[in-house]
Amino acid sequence: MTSVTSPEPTGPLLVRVRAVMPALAPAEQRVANAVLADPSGVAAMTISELAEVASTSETTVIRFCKQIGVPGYPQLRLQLAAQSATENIRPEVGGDIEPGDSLADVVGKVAFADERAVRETAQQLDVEALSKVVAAVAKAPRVDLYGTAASSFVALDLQQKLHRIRRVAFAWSDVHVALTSAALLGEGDVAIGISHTGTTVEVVEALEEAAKHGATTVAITNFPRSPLARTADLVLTTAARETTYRSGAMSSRIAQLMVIDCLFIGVAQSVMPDARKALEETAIAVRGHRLKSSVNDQQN
Amino acid sequence: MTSVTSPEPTGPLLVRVRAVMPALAPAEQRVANAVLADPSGVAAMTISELAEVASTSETTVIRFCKQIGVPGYPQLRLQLAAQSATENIRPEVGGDIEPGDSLADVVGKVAFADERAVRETAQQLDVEALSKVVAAVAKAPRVDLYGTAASSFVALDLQQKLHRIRRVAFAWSDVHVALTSAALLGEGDVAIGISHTGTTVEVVEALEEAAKHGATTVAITNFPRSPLARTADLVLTTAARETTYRSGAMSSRIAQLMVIDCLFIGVAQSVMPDARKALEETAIAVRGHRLKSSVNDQQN
DNA sequence: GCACGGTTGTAATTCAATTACCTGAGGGGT
DNA sequence: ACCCCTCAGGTAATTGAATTACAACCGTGC
Repeated sequence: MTSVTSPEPTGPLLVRVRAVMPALAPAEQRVANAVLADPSGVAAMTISELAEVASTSETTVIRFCKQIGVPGYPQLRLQLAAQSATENIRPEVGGDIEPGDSLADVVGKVAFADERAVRETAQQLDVEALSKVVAAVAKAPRVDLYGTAASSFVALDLQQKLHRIRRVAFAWSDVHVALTSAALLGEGDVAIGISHTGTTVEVVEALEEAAKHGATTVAITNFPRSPLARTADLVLTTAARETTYRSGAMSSRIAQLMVIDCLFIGVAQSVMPDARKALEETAIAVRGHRLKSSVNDQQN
Repeated sequence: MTSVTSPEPTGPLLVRVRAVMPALAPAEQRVANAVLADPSGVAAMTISELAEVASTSETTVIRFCKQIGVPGYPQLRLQLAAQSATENIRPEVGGDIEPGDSLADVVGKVAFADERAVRETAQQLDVEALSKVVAAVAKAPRVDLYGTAASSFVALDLQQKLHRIRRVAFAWSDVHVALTSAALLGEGDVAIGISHTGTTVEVVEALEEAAKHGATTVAITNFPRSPLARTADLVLTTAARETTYRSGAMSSRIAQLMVIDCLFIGVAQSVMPDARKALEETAIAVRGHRLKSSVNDQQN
């Protein structure tokens, strides 16, 4: 129902490149890889040189520029130069986790990847879209959340948070139940689908069903061109880079959680006269389950 | 007709421009002024536009480039872009979220808090203790995970991850079930209790029960002096600072996830000849549930 | 097997950047 | 005062990069 989200995401260039990658044609992906492999190097190349490096034609390079929302090649060079200039300030701990890494290495790499996922997600997050989602959720009689596997925990987390501020929300991970639930939604309700790749059939189907019944649909995914994103009225993109070894949905999940936290706080702010107070009250409810010896009084 | 000017100065571009200024011809000085006045603006101009702004010709602009030691105009643009990008690096955000904050503020603050939680948790994480936990989990016939509310999702996440590498793990959030399960543990088994405050009765009790039956007990908590930490054989501490407004277990949960990711990878490394391969295989299992349009093949 | 949509490259074209060359203004030296 | 030399500054031609128009190609579904 709501306005179609802008086709071109904003935010740091390289983040955007990674996000659009899967939706690109093979030759364009070669260009993308060349750019990601050596951003500052590419900034120094002419279009013909880059075409050469990516074993393709100048035309494809131009097309690649348009795909990632840059009007022309010179502009790409500029942005690349600007970007890599800022990158070099804080060095990358970089590299994927190797089988032989020590535990200390693992901790360092995981922490770095998570930090980066959070930072980049925040940078590129479409606040406009987020505020539309907040508004929709705030006045929705009911909110459905769809997610499978690791994303199901994210859905559950949001469900629980929304409950704490008296919003009606349901997190479904079972396909059939999710579809039935989606069919019961109506105008004004909100359906949120969560999937890192944006290609999980179950989630896409549930969201389609929800849309069919007039609900506002929201996608939380890493890939703005994915089927899930195309299905949704509003898209919130994360910016995580999963690698094979840590494929178990690690930083992607962290990024998703950050997004839903922002969403939650936004809703809390707009729904409650003083959300702080409401949260304190629910905290009091679980106080009986706390042991002494800690000044702190928050949950879990 | 080159090398007329003295020693080629190096260093930041704009500094160089200022330094050479007095030695320039009037028309070139006008160019220099335009550049100094709006570096990033100039980076966006073509040579003709800059010539226009400096009320001179393209030729003079080129001459200016050579004067300051830059081979051509495109290179000047690149350096200008890079330079001005480094100038404005984001300031620290800090502070708790206020009821009146805009969504953009919220996003910035949440991201900052999460980043910090991850960084600080990694810094203070006891790798020695972690490696003991890894060893225990790696050879445990069975692993029990206890967590309530938000921490229960963390427990579920770890359960699911361990399953993917064929470790037997159970996440319990129901008090009674957790206690019964704990009572069935034995020597060699591992029980992990997750609680931000470390004061959740249910989790502490379950861990005590597990200890009574000879299991190795592990606490994941923010507070090393908490009841939970005192109960456990091994303690992994997080370093999140929750505040009232964002009390819904936000960065604490992120920090916990980071810890369990490290734990998981450690276990994966020590258990499997090649964990990477095993993970790829499980990824293939869900491939049928993926839609096309994505070259990418990771889960959720 | 054929039509279609999407991908890619070739060739033509446009436009930015660079160079070659010209003009005119000052500034001695005779 | 005149001439010549130098050098700032610009015009116009040239080069080469970037872009667009178009055509060939390939897999896919009917």
